[in-house]
Amino acid sequence: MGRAPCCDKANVKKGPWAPEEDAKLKDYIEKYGTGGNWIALPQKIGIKRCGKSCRLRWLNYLRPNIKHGGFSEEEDNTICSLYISIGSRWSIIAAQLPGRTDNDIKNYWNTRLKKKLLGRRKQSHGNKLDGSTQDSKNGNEMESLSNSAIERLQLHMQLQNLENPNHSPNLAMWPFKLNPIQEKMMHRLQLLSESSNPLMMQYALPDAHQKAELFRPYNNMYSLPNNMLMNQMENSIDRVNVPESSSQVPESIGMKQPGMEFQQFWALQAEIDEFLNNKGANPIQLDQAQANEFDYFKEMDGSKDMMTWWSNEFDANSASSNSWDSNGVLDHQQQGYEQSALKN
DNA sequence: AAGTAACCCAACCGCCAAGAG
DNA sequence: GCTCTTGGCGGTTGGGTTACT
Repeated sequence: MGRAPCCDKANVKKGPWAPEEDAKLKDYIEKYGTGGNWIALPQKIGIKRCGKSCRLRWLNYLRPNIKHGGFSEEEDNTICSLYISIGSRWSIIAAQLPGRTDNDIKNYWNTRLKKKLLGRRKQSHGNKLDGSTQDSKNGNEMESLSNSAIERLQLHMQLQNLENPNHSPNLAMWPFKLNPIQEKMMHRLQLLSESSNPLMMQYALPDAHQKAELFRPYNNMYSLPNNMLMNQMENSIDRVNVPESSSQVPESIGMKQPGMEFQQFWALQAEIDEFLNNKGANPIQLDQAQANEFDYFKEMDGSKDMMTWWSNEFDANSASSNSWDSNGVLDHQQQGYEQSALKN
């Protein structure tokens, strides 16, 4: 027994909106607002539409200051960096791009940006990441990883390639210890990027300056705490036990953090942590010994700074050749700290 | 010119969380 | 604490358009 439909589907018009419907909806909302009830709105206006459909039409099309198409390079980079960090949280991504809707960004990503970044590969060709060429056991494991996760890792590796075009991706330099499944996936991605990497051709950049320009938006992505703030946060609070009033954290540690709410930030970090730990997506239950073996944090002397780095790694400063070894990471973070300090 | 494939995007669907009663 | 309603979200689809053969 499913839930009751939000409207009488038999008496509701579907499909493209007529100009008259648009005009009625727009006029009404501009005069009276939504009244806090989308479901009742179509009756008040006198149009045969589902309330949810009205809401969608308003938010995605009729609302003032909506931009359609014509995504800038900077918007591309922002979308890409956010997708790598948080996945398909389109509403959050849209919140960082004024005038853009989640639907627009989702469409743009699925139809253009993803292809632009990952290269146009026919799904029927051999380099599809569907596990079809590997042994069946691990094939199932691979399939258990979401497309989003694979895409994010793939993008990550390709961006790594851009920063270190003379070096193949080196798993030994990967900032986290990977479990066997993740390692296998990374090997496959490595083979893929070596065998065909259209991105490398597409984005061959002649000099460091252009690279820095390409990665510039990562430097301050969507008001995420900068390295200095991150270090303070990591030192000040226990990540595992996020305080209930995490929105109060910036004040409590003497920081005034603009932009993203801290609770939201912690939620995103938790998702990335979970992703990197391969919890949930991995059908294999590791026993305690195995779990300990793959406890990334353990290997970092209990520090979780590496996770911070995952989110902020695309700092233009990391274009240096050693950004993938641990010293490079530390240097990188230190640079970020110092730069932030200089700004203050 | 016609047929087909690929692309694009508006709109729909269904799930989930929050809040009201 | 439970149920129901609603808003919000991400995934998916349908159909129009464009590119290719």
